[in-house]
Amino acid sequence: MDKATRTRPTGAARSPAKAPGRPRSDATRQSVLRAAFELLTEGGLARFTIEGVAARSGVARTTIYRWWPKKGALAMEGFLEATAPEIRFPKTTSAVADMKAQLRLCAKLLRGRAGRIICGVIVEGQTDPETIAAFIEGYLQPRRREARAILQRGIDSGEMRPDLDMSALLSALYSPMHLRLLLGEPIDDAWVDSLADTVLQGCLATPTAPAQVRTAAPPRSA
Amino acid sequence: MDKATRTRPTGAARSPAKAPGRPRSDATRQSVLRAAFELLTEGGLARFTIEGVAARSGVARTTIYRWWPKKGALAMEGFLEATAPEIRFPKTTSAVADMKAQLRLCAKLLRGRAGRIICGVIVEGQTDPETIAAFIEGYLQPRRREARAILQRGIDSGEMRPDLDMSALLSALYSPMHLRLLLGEPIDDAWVDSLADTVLQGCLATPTAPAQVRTAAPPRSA
Amino acid sequence: MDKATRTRPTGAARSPAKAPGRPRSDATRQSVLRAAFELLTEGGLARFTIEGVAARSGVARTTIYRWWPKKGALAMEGFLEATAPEIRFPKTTSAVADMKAQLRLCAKLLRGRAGRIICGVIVEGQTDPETIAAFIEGYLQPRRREARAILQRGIDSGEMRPDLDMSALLSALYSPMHLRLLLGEPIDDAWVDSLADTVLQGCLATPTAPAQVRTAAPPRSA
Amino acid sequence: MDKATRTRPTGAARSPAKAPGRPRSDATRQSVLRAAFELLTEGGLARFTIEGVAARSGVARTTIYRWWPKKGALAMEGFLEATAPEIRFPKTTSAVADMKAQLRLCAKLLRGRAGRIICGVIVEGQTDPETIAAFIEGYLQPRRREARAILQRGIDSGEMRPDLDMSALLSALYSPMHLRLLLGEPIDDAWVDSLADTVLQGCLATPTAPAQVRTAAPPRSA
DNA sequence: TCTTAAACGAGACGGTACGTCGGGTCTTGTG
DNA sequence: CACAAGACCCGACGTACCGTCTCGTTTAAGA
Repeated sequence: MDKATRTRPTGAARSPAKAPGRPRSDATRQSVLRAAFELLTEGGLARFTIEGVAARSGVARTTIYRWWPKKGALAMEGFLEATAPEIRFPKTTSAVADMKAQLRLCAKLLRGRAGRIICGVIVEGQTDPETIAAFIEGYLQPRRREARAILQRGIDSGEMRPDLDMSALLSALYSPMHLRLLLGEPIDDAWVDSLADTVLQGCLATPTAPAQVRTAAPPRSA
Repeated sequence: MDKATRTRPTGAARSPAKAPGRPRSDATRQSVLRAAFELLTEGGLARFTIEGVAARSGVARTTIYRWWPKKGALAMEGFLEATAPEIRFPKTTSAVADMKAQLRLCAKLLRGRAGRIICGVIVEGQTDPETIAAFIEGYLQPRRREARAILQRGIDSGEMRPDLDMSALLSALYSPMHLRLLLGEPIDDAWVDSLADTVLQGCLATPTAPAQVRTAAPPRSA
Repeated sequence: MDKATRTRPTGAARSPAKAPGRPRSDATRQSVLRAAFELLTEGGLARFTIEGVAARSGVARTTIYRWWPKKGALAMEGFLEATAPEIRFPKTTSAVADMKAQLRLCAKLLRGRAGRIICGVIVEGQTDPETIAAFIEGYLQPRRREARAILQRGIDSGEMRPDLDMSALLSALYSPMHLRLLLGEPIDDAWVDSLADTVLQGCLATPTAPAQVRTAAPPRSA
Repeated sequence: MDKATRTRPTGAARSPAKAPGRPRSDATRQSVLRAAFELLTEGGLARFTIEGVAARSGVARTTIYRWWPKKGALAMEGFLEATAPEIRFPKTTSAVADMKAQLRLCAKLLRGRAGRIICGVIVEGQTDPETIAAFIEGYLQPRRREARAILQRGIDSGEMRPDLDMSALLSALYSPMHLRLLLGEPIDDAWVDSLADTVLQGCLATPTAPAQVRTAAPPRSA
């Protein structure tokens, strides 16, 4: 497809040199993405309309269609553009603690403006598989990779069981807050913590009483 | 408004006697619900349109608007009408086994036509809180109540820890499959089982090695 | 076709009684036609746009499309609505005089606002045969019928040759002014007169010198 | 603008020598004209689009705009390029016969591909006076000049009246077929002949019964 | 049996957004 | 310079649904 030619954001266009014709305006691209992000944030989904984005961004409707033939793609790209670098968290010696920290960060993200956008992306994705793919690829996977690394560190240090089913575990930890988001239920840190405790309590190398999980110290010795 | 007067399905119309004028036609109601269900099932969301429902059911658009002012309400009611009595499962002596059985049943439901509708309901719910409420109330809660009962039996029998955070646990068990549904990922029984094992392994009264969880016999003796 | 059902203007709807549903609003119809006529008159063709008509008339675009799926039909109907009763002329004893009188009236019409609309209709008709048909049927034919009657009177009174090729004659008399209209050339009465003289001079029962045609008295006696 | 500088086709570029920069490509010009002619011929007006011409000719849209700022100009030039030398007809001793011959030739032209283009030109001309001017200048005038010459020969030879109103006569002879063209009505030779007979019967020096016009021999002697 | 009041079918209507087409202008090249 | 390529803005197109609004016609239950 010529999609690779046109959608520049992905990857490094290894053909650095010429593309014939007038080059794509980056100012245009950004103002569209910003407008999309804002509309999604403010009016959430109902107000998120190509027409609206065009109006607010001052970009012609046709231009928007040229680059984002699907609304979902636009939402997703606007989302990534605006929130990509937000998730960073400190690493401690305890995998459980790290895990919880990341979960809390993610929860915070969902509580904020990004939450509305994720809902929008998922909704759009119901009609368009590519949007879902972009969502999984661009948002879920990175988070999962990071989480996987944390758990691996836990295993390596002996804090966590070595026979963890990571995939299942990650689902159990991350899905609930996304579903709550979609259902409009609050996602506060206390709830996240208790979920983490409940799920992680069976994953420690040294089984403990649930109360102890909460303080989850790196296991013995050290 | 006198919605209570008009929306009959909810609750027992305690005024059993008179309503002046022509009574509501049940045939009409049912053919609308059936049409809605079918459209949602076939075309999923994109095809689910008041106009379409009217056309297929042969009911006037106005009539539909009279009884279901929100599309989500229509979807939800059509869903319940068609799938309400589907979830039944045998009870064994093992809470873990029962839990897994119910999860598998639920997964089967989501794999089927009902899955598409649930997506539809959630999507509509993004715009309309009442739809979400009806979804939680009419679909999620019953399932949760049942699951709670199972877990309680497990606690009573000594199979499960008495200090379970049931709410968190249920989220961990049920959310992942709903999210997978929304993301278009497959929900097979094996995946459901491994999720259940992972989550439940920390909930047993007698901590076990993960492998053992799978066979999870009732702890006998005690 | 159900066109007969929908397009009311033609003939007397002999089914006087019921049509189900909300009846068509005549106010709407008229304000659309008026707007169309005005736009065509003012901006002539370039400004004549469904969008423009909708804006000026205050009628929804969809409503316009419902009743006039072709722009030409709208133009034509607006034209007839506004100018139908305009062509009336006195009858004298001389067929030649009557003919010239009608030609002058027609020329006056073309010089006025109606002229622009006729151009519009013909232009639209290039894309849509129905528009052309409506134009011929609704505008040209009536004029031709009237002219035929005049000529017939001339023949009956002995003023004109009995072997006239009426069809050809009418073309020769009427086409030039329409073509001039389309070419933006002026259509003044003197020009019309000289055309009539030139064409009619060969049609008299008593051939005359061209100068005499102008005064063309009924040949009396015989 | 320096249109005079740019539009070369008209007149002899009296600066015979060099113009700075790359010279205009004649191949380009011709392939544009050809494409325009073809499109106009095939799809007639609806398909005749700058974009389409660019696509078919393989010439960049900008280049087309540079040389033919109006669509009508393009149509007209393409038309002349393709059909200019087509109208030639033999001269006989009878002006009436010559006239009819030329009319038939013209009718044939209109029946063919050129007819569609003339319609296109006239349509475009409704928006742009220059196109109309070019049409009159480039197509109508030459034909009229030729016809005028024929009639003059007729007068000189005594076949036709000396007091003819040539301008009116030409209108009466030529307009009808052009109008028929625009109205989509057929223009067959028989029709053309009967029109000519009707119009010309009053123009002969020796008035005749209509039947005689048809054989219209040069009057004198015999 | 005859009101009477609501349910119901039909469809016009004003809207909003859609996705597309074409028209022009501009901004980059390259020849 | 001419030309190719193509991004961009713009206006209009015709369509799909939406939700509201008039109508006329059932259809029971209460007078």
